[in-house]
This record gives sequence, C-alpha cells and structure tokens, in this order.
Amino acid sequence: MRIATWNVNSVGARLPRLLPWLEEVAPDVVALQETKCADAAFPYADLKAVGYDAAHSGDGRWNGVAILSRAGLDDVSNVLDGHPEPRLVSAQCGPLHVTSVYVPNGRTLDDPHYAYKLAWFRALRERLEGFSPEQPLVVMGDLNVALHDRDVWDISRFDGSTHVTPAERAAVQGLLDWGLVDVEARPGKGDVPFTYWDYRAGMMHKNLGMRIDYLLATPAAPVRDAWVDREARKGKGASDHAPLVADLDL
DNA sequence: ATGTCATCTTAGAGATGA
Repeated sequence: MRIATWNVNSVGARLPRLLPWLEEVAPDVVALQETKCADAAFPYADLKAVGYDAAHSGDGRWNGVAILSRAGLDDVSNVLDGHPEPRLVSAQCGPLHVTSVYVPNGRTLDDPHYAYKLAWFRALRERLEGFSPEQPLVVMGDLNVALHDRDVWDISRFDGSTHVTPAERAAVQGLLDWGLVDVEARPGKGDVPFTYWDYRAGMMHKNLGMRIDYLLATPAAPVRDAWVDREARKGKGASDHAPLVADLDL
C-alpha cells in the first residue's frame, strides 16, 4: 500500500498540480493539509474522476484537512475534543487507520497560538487512547515541529522561535511514546529529508528547509520505503511543502 | 532569510496567515 501526506497550501490553487501528481505517483491513500476551502467547495468530483474517494473537513479560508483514498474510506471523524477548527480528519482505509493532521503553527512564543498549539497536541495525544498501538495505524501531516536540531537548515537561526522548543518536541515525543514511530524519509539533498521550504528568498533553491511534515506509524504498519517528492515542490504553481510518500507492507 | 503565495474584502490594494 502506498500512502502520502502533503500540505498543499490550498487544494483549489493546487488542483492543476495535485491531479497529475496522483496519476503519476498513484498513492492508495493521501492525507492533505491546508486545503483552505469549505466542504461545499472541495473538489470531490475531480478527485473521484481520477479514482479517489475523499473525506474533507474545512470551513473556508484557513486550515482544512482531507483524506483521499482508493482503498476504502470508513468511520470518518473530524472530532478532536475541545478543538473545533478543521485540523484533523481520520478514517479507516482498508487495513489501515489514517489520521490527517494540521497542527497549529504557534506563530511566536508569546502569542496565544503557541499555548493553543501545545493544547492541541495534548488533545491529539488523548485521542490516540481510542485506538491501539497494536493496530495498523498512521498519523500523518504538518506537525509544525522540527523534532531534532538537524531538522532545520540552521538551528542557530531558530533561537527564540517556535517549531524547535523543548515543549513542542516533547509534544511530538508524547505521540511516539504512545507507540508511533517517526518514519523518516530517505535522506535528501543535504542529508536531511526536508519537507518545507519558505517561498521567500530562494529558500528552496538554497535547500534552506525544514522537516515539519511527518509520517508516524505503528509497528503494525511496516514501512518498506519512504521518500520526499522534491519534484512536486519545484516549478510553477508548487506548494511550499513537498509530499512525503511511503510504501507499506500491507 | 524575510526576495512569496493564497485568500478575503470588495473593485484594487491592503490585511492576514504561513
């Protein structure tokens, strides 16, 4: 089974890139983040035309997450206790339980959104209690955290910033402690499989990126291979995130 | 690194978020 996660930075704007990418890469399941559209505007018909059922949770301009599947789509839920923003959707896709997450950015350390981010992580950790680390299950998406210093292009530039604080890293570690494994993609250019490069200042060209998109999998969902599709980050009309793709032995 | 992109309001450029 081939799965992927991709922060598309607007599914509407990205559709001319997303549809051919689906046909080329042919994943069975895709988690999308930052769809930036309301449920009524989600391109269900375009996706169905290339073979995918879809579950979407979005309310307009910001956020929005989805799961695309051609392997089944059951038990869909977008409930995260205490957090009404559309940042999570989960479903059973054949043998695999899939959760697509878009963790709040946090903005700055003194912004209320930073506390919100940590609270959101706690709710996600609590939600896992409804599942078992023994079952084939993945949580994938934009965690907006760089787990290790090497996961940003220059840690010295992140002093006093979000994404690298001990509290944020501990929040991700809490998910791993439950029984999830951080499935790192094959090393990319520069030895680190970055998934995000800011649009500004030629960051992609200089490979000044961050690894903030994750595939977290239980051991019951064994991963044969995982890679970042950097080609999808290049050229006209690209998202600022690249897809993380993995082949599972399921 | 602060060099872009996407969306909304509302008719054109500014605000917002990332």
